[in-house]
Amino acid sequence: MGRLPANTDVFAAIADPTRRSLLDRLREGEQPVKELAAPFDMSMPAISQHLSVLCEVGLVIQRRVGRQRFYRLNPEPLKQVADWVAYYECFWQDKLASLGDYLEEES
Amino acid sequence: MGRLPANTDVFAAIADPTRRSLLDRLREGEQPVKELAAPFDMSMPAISQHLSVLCEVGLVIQRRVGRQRFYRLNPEPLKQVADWVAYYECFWQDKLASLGDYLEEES
DNA sequence: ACGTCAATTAAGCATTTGCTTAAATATTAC
DNA sequence: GTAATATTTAAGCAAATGCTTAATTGACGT
Repeated sequence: MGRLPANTDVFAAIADPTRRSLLDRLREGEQPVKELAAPFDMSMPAISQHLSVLCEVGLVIQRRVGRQRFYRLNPEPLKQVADWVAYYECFWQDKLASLGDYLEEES
Repeated sequence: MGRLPANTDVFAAIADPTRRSLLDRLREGEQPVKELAAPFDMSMPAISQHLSVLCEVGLVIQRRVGRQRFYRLNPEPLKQVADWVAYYECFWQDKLASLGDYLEEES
């Protein structure tokens, strides 16, 4: 099988911390690339490539205004991640539950 | 910065579909490597290496019994993923909410 | 038309990844 | 002890990743 390329798989797309940071910043609203790239100690092309990956997995949508490119968040593909992780949340709850039982027994 | 190596970062660890599959299978309970590896069309060393990565990020715990190595799930590091995704769930709810408003207006 | 600004694309490179086969390490069975 | 079983470690390799600099595209101002 092998690992799916980052531009076709959400899990691979969010594996990169820079890409997660970009998404985090986009939660504040639509932004042009220059503004988006500002806080990163990285060349503009690097950011552009990251945005391109995010675009290809659908986590981000591009809008052109003059010579600027605005990017905005499209969190829907993250549902795939949320759904997968959800299967494991019950394990924490189980753990909390058994901790609860334990505490109850103690008291 | 650069991408963190898969054996030190949960997000990178779950980026690989084989690794996610292994975790999924471990939800059914603790299992020895051979049993765990059976459904995969992949060499044993490959599986061993994946398990090693999962072990290093703490998603899995190893227990030795005779010549077998049992692996069991330790989902806690996934909380990091769940917490991160949680920030985005409100966006879906917002979307659902506005869809709700729309439907209400229509009726 | 020309230069500038915003951003992408192209080309190249070091590193990491995920796999393979072959060799090593333990543990059990005979 | 020797052989078989369960698993890891080592070595090597093709492909992918994340970056860089240089070149390109497109839109705006003068």
